[in-house]
Amino acid sequence: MASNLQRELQRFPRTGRFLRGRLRSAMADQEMQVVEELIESEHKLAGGEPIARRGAECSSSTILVEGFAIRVIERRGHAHIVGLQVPGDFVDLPAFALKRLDHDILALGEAKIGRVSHARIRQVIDRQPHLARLLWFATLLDAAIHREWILKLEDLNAAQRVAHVFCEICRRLDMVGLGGPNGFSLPLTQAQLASMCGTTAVHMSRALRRLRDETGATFRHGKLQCPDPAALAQFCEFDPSYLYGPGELQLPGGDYED
Amino acid sequence: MASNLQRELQRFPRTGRFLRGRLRSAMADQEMQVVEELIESEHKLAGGEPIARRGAECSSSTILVEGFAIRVIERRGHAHIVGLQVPGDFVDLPAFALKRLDHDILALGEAKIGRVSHARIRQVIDRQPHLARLLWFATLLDAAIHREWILKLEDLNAAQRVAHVFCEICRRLDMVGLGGPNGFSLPLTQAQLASMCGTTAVHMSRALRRLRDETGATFRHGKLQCPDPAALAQFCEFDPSYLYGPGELQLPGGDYED
DNA sequence: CGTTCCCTTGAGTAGTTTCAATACTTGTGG
DNA sequence: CCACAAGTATTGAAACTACTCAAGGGAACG
Repeated sequence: MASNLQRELQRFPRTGRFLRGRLRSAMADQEMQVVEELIESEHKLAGGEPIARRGAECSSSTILVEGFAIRVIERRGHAHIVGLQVPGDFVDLPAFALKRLDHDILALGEAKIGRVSHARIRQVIDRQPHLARLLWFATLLDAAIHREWILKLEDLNAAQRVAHVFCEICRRLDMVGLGGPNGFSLPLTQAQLASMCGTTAVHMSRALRRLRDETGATFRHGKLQCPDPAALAQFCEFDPSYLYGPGELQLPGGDYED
Repeated sequence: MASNLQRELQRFPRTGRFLRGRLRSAMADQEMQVVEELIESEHKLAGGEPIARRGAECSSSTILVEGFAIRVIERRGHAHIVGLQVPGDFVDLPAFALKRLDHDILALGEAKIGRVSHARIRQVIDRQPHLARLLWFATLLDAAIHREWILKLEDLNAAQRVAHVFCEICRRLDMVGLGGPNGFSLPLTQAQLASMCGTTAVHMSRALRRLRDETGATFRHGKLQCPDPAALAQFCEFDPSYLYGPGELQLPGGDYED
């Protein structure tokens, strides 16, 4: 499994994580090749640099190769985080069909991205309907994650919400082969965590202390240490099925044709 | 404009509202025809009846012809509403690419739906790339609405949240030609409104009273009376651009090819 | 005409925000 | 290497918002 990942990353260094753990198993070798060749250029970004801007008419999209990105909506001068992307995510594929984005996408910490012109995506979509459906699927995953965030905000308290964020990122990193044994690096400040959880920085500090006391998970300086992931998951009643990884909602491997 | 709508509804009685006010202007006449012919059967549903079920392997999708639908996620026995659909919405198009849904879709009040087999959608997508992109666009609209709901839950208080729901539905109904002069019917209970706003039924009752006092908008027995939409919009700082209707984020009419 | 569901109101409690003060961390330049 | 500044994190106390529990009123349906 892990060696499979290594092999794929060697062949597809920029897109080897795309849909990994989800429908990558339904991709033909030729399709992986095509996706890899979509990337026209690679860039390194520093934390906070924009990947895509609200309202800009864009002619290219971006895949996140390394690092994280956040989706941000401005309101009354305050930036609100409404989404978080991990390596392998085709972060502004929506811009291809929407033409203009309703929000900003920013690098979170240092990141490496690949750019793809919309003209090339168009070609691929017109000629390879199966691959087109996979790209569509990728954007629908983001929508499913959005729905879970809505649920999280409707249903959980601050401590549970941040636990949910940790559980989700942990699972998503796992799926793309970046899961660590007991924690991972996530370069967010408490104020940013608060923004994602619909609370204040001060209250987030208290929520994190409660998490520490009750589950043993510590978040300091952008690093999560989580000795007992099961306790964390139980704390926020985390059910990962919305991520469409192996399990309940996924169809038997490769069976995407019907 | 209104007569244009009447004409289209006469020719396309089931799908004449699909993408209306958004990219319908970029649809060729032939494409509208194809979409209309996708519908294989029509059904009437009573309030609460399921349109699609979480986890079910589905071979057809649904377009909402009349009435409303809600997206629901169950948790600890409680149903949480994470989305609301209006006539013209292709409510479970995501099921086509996802194969199984992560949530339930239920009729809200009496509704009329049209069923489309996935096999037919597949045919259309494989043969008509432009139409495929429009269908993709439609699912991305839902994602944009989800993001706005996240923002709403992060940023607004209970009274503003419910005002936001009203503003959004008002605008969406307008776009599909169902806008009333000063209000509309929306068969929700206060408990359901509360669920969408991440609060309790009791608190929703108070929030609605506050809304009544401060904006003049009254919601009673599933009907919104809104003598001053501008006041309501200002109350929750509603910015409709995320709906991709005419305005900021929409490209000049019909200019979807590039 | 009564049952049921929905809405409203009150009072006490829990959770969250705000403001303010203090400490820790990191990077910069002396 | 230290001093300093800026950003980040923690804590306390008071104010506020929202939740829970409970009771009563109203509309709709059979």
